[in-house]
Amino acid sequence: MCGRFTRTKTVKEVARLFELAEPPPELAPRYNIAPTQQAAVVGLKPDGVTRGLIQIRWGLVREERHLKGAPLVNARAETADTRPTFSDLLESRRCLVVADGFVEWRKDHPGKDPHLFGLKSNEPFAFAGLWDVWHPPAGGKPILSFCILTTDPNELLKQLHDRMPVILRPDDFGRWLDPDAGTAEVRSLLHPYPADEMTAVALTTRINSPRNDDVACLEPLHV
DNA sequence: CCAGACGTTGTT
DNA sequence: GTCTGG
DNA sequence: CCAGACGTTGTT
DNA sequence: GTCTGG
Repeated sequence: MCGRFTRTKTVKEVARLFELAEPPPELAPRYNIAPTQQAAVVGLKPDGVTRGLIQIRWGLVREERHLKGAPLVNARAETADTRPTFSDLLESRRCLVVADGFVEWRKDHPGKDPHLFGLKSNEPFAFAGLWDVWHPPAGGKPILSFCILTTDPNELLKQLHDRMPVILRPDDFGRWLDPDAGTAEVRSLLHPYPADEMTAVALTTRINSPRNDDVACLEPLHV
């Protein structure tokens, strides 16, 4: 799955990659984004054309109970269009999750092999995400939140896990956000990213703690 | 008909 | 909103 | 995803 | 073991 990710690009790079008309004033690099924390996503503004970047909660909240128990950080791409929690969002609230890497923990590792890996692509990308606004019934601030779609692992990820996040190339950003895109077109984007365009690096356990959020989290493990 | 649930991981 | 269970 | 806290009774 | 916080 995808339970931790990074976003280290500068505002300038992000603005260019996502074609933002009005980039945020600043975007401090994040080396260790954990569930329930705020993270940057790009979506269409109400005009349905202009792209905007906002920082919202990772872990979808559509009801009170979503605040309890395991946060909804992922949604299965294969079934999202029939699950009540996700189906309407897949139609109308798709977003791009700004990221440049993610982490996988290999549970079942033989011997003393490293079991913690940082994954990157050679090319820029974004995760396919779904977002929503939830208004607490008791009143108070609305909560904006998102989750990341997952799909089958490619040959590389297969060694680490049985799921991987849906990774979109810049060429597909527009299609994913297009409010007029049909179900078939949207679904056609939800496939494993090719393994030969990705690299895995063994990491130390520094990134395990959500309290650590510095460049040392991405320091390769010296074998 | 109404009531109640509606998720993903991974682990066992 | 929609599906499942009773 | 992982980290970290968690409780009462009775003793100090 | 289980729940909360990040």
